[in-house]
Order: sequence, then C-alpha cells, then structure tokens
Amino acid sequence: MRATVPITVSGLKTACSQCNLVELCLPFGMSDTELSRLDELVGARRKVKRQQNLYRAGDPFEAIFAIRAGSFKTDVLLEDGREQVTGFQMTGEILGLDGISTEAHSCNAVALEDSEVCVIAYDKLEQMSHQIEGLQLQFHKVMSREIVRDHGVMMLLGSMRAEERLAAFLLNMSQRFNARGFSSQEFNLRMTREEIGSYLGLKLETVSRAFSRFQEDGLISVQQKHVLLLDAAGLKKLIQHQQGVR
Amino acid sequence: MRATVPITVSGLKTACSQCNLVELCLPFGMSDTELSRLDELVGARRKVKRQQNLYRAGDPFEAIFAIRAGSFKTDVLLEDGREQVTGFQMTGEILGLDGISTEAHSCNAVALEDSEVCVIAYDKLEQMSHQIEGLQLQFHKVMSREIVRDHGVMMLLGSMRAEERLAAFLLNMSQRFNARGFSSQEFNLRMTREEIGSYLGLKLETVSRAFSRFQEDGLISVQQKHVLLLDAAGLKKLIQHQQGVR
DNA sequence: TTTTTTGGTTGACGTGGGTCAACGAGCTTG
DNA sequence: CAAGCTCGTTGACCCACGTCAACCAAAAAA
Repeated sequence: MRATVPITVSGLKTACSQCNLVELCLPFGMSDTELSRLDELVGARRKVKRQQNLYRAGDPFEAIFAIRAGSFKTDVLLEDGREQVTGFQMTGEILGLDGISTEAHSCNAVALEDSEVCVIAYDKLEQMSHQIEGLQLQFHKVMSREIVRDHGVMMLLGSMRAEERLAAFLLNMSQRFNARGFSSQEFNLRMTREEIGSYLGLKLETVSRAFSRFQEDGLISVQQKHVLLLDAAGLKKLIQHQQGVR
Repeated sequence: MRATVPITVSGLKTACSQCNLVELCLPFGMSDTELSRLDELVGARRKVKRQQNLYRAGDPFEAIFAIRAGSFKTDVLLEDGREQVTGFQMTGEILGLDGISTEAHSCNAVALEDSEVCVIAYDKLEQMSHQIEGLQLQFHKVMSREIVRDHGVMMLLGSMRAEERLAAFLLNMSQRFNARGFSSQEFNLRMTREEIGSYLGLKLETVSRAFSRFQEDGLISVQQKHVLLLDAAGLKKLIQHQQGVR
C-alpha cells in the first residue's frame, strides 16, 4: 500500500466571478447573476504538488476539479503494469468526470507540476444545475467535449503513424497554450517523452526520434522540454497527406 | 453532395415505462412516477435501414437517440479518407452525445442492421432534467460511462498487441450480449472484419489472422460472423500477461 | 563542488503487423 | 443458376516501430 498523499486544503474561497479563467472553465457562457451564484459552488482550493495524485482509480467519487493553476495527466494502469496516459489537462479544464458513472474514479490524476484546483462537490453541482439555467448546459458541454476529444485520440491511436501523432500532439498543445494567452509558437512541455509516448501509443525512443526528425526538417526547434514551432503549416500538412508515403 | 437518406418516423409514441430495455437505457434507476413522466420525453421512433446514417458529422445537433432495436457504429473520417470506428452500439445504448459540445455532431452514426431508435429532443431533456430528480443524474452517468469506455479503448489502442485487442473486443461483446439476455458464449457479430479492424487500430487481415489463431488455440470457434467462445478465461489471460511474451 | 539520478538522444538490430495478392465462400441480382 | 459482389482467409514479403544498449545533459542531492 502506498503512503497517504499529504494534501493541502486552503481555507480561501475561490470566486468564479473573479477568476480570469471563466471563458475556459465550467462557468463559460453564464450570465453575471448566474456567475455570482456559482461562487457558492466552489468549496475550496486544493494544492497538489508535482508527482502527487489528485485522485486515484478506485477512490470514491465526491467532486470534480477545475484546474486553477498548473497541469495534470490522467492515466489508466493495467494489472501487469502497463500504463496508458489518457490525457493532459491544463488550466481551466475539468478533471474527474470519469468518476460519475460508478461513483468511483476510474483513472489516476497526477500533477505534472505544482498545481492548484478548485474543488466542486458533485452533489452541490447536481443541485445547482436544477436551479441555474446555464450551468446544466455548460456542464453537459464540458462532458460532451471530453467525449469528442477522446474520439480524436482514438483517431490518433488507431489510424495515424508516429510522426503524424506527434505533429497532432504539438499542434494541439500549441492551440491550447494560445487559448490561455501564451505563445502558440514557443512553449515548455510539462511531461516527459515517456508520458508523451504513452499518450500517443509510442515508445519514448520513437517520440524522441520524431522530435529530432522534425528538427532536421526545420519544422520545429526542440531542446528538452522547450519547443519552438517554426512551421505549423508544415506540421498540419504532415497529418493530412502522410497517407501517400509509400 | 449525397442523396438525402429516406427516413421513417413512425407516429407511435414510445413508452419508456413499457420498454423492456429500461435497465440498460437512460431511464435506469428512476422511480415509477419519474418513469411515467419520462414517457413525454421520447418524441417518436425512427427506423434506420442497414448502412444508412442516423446522423453525419456536421449535422446540427437536436436530439440524442436511444437504440430500441438493432445496432450501430460511430466513426470519424479524416480528409484523406482514413476512417476510425469509435464505437459499436447495441440496444439500450445512447447515441449522439458528441453533438452537445458544439451543437453539431462530430461523428457519423451508421446502422449495422435494420434498426430503430427513440428520438429524445435535447432541449426537452434539458428542461426535464431540471424537474425530474433522477433523470439528470442518470444522464450524467451515461455520459460519464461513455468517457470511461473511451479510456478503455485508448488503453486497447495505445498499449495492447493485436491479439490482446481482439480478445478484449470479444469479451466485451460477450458481456454486452449477455446483459441483453443473449448467450455470452455464442453470438453473431454485426460488423465486418474491416470495421472491427478500424475500431481496434488493425488491418482486416490482422483481425482475420487473430480470429484464426484463437480458433487454432481452441479459444473460440468462428465461422464468418458467427462466434462461439470456448474458453473465455483463456481470452482473459491473454490480455493480462501477454506482456511476458518476449 | 562532486555525485547521483532522471530524462533525453542516438545507433544497431529484430519483429509484429502492414501490404499485396490470390483465392474461396456466401449473398445478391438478373 | 449463372454472374457478380462483398466479405473473409491465407501466404509471402517488407517496413515502421519496438527493443536493447550506450552515452550525454540537466537537475537534484549530497
């Protein structure tokens, strides 16, 4: 058995109405009056240090989490030790939706860096969804978006070659950094080559080689976790007609 | 542009309270009084012939669908023609959840055999979720279950070898047939080898070879779409410690 | 500072599954 | 009941990616 993870629950209330992540997060699209009512919903913030679990597969499900700062990975473990990273999450994104179905979490959520989340008690969310018009719709959209995202990953894993997968991954990261006000061309990845590999269904060596290849071809410049996208259009092209390679 | 698909909307109202699929479908876990109120929700039934689309990627999202009879596949198409099957759906399962997020469907749903669905207008569902206690929770669970299922497919695609994938697929089908009152050992697949392959991230030849291999090893007996599971435990074992193969 | 650990790169080689091709078994259609 | 499809099976060959191993850089610990 593992040692219990030390967890910090700050007493500070988080105000959605004050938060600069609204347009990425659960409250998106809600009116000002709805938004102020939403402040009740978010119980407390919780800090999670790098490498610590926000939750583990099997933990009873009580709340979902909105990332306030930092980033996470979610993964599923097979009995024989194989790991599949199912996603990387950034600020404003919601974690824990997998737990609703069986009232227990079905995957692990691990912080990739020191992070902070807003804790949203699920029973309160249910209740408030009955009352606040926009909340229910927005929550459904968040869940639906996760399903659509998952289908995209299936496409990656089922139908694309190694370099296409990495290109798609980089473009996706770029777009998400951009949505958060960071550069879409230059960013620092928070995950290791092994984690990227697990997410993309590749070995870390293959990921590393694909990075090098992209660099040789002038598509990107990489040094460790630092990435500079030099030719985003070229990466997009790779995905579209890699088909005709043979 | 494709020709419009001829669609039959029968005037018959479908009564959830009368349906023998309740315990597999959206109304699961709701009280009798809740259930009778739910009957209003289901507008009409719609018949979809084999090979016809229930909806296509890009179609405006208006309703979700509960499968009353038959079965479907959902898939995503890449510009270059590559297809990824994202799921196979059976009676009682819900289709169309991908559409909520952008108010347009993001995948195609195609009937694998002549089928019939219950049409559930989404705006009505939203409305009624505010009123009927159990409906909101059950709907969230359905969506969450889809997310968990998707993670399982990612695990398949990202971390398993061809035979493991097919074994997992067969066990999953078996379990779902069983849940519907059919034999868990003997069933007829509704999809082609190519569709199975697309779902599992394999080519049809590989699927076919894996079927043959399982038959040689006495795990199953196959003839075309007819499958007889002879050694389910053996299939399970394959998935767990295929690892030590090297 | 040095030492240790962790993460990343690169090369040589092997193999699981893709590709291509031939053929056969059921259906369907005239 | 041919004739044409579509779908499935099987073999021979090949290549993209995995495996194994050596090495290096960066970060963390001492």
